[in-house]
Amino acid sequence: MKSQNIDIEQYTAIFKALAHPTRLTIAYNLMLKPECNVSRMCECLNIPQPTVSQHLSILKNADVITGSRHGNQICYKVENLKVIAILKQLS
Amino acid sequence: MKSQNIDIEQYTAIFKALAHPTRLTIAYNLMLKPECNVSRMCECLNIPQPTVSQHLSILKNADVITGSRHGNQICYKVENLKVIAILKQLS
DNA sequence: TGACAATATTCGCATATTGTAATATTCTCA
DNA sequence: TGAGAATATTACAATATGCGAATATTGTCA
Repeated sequence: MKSQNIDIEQYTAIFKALAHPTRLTIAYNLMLKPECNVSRMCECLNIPQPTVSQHLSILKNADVITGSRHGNQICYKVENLKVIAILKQLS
Repeated sequence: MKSQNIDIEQYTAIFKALAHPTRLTIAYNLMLKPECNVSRMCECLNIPQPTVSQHLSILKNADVITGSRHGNQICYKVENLKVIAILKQLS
């Protein structure tokens, strides 16, 4: 029952990050569409900005998303290939 | 940012179930190999039987695995196509 | 039926997660 | 430099989760 092939810890962290409706919605849409800044996410999700930022922080710490600052704002996107492979399977 | 296409709640439940090292190990190996009974999992994982049963219960409730009794013992396997699609991406 | 093997359930406690509110940080631009 | 926009961080209460120990359930077979 041992699985030497995959990195259980890394995938556990990824799944934990995705195991929340808001975070899964964010990650899935970032995978589909181009990058997106925080305030736009807040509008679309209708969720307070600090709450969104907290979820983004969790996703970032799990290496699910990456953020890059463009002047005043920060755009997030999904770059991790393992994450993209998973999210593409959702149907 | 709305994603009408996928069932966020269902996938959230699946990811939550997989977001634990023991449960991910169980699910991944059940995907690779044929079905497996509980006592064999306990041996392979070196984890107490009640703990394994608790994890199996969580996986079952999230519709990640299914169990079928064969006489004295219960064999579990992964049948959910959405789950299989995800687990197959792990590398 | 009784003993035993296989599995599930319950309980209590420690820890982790979530959401809200308040506040801090970073950047732009006049 | 100061105001305001965009984003992040912190603190705290409420809830959920994880684990070990004890116990219960289900099935087999003599």
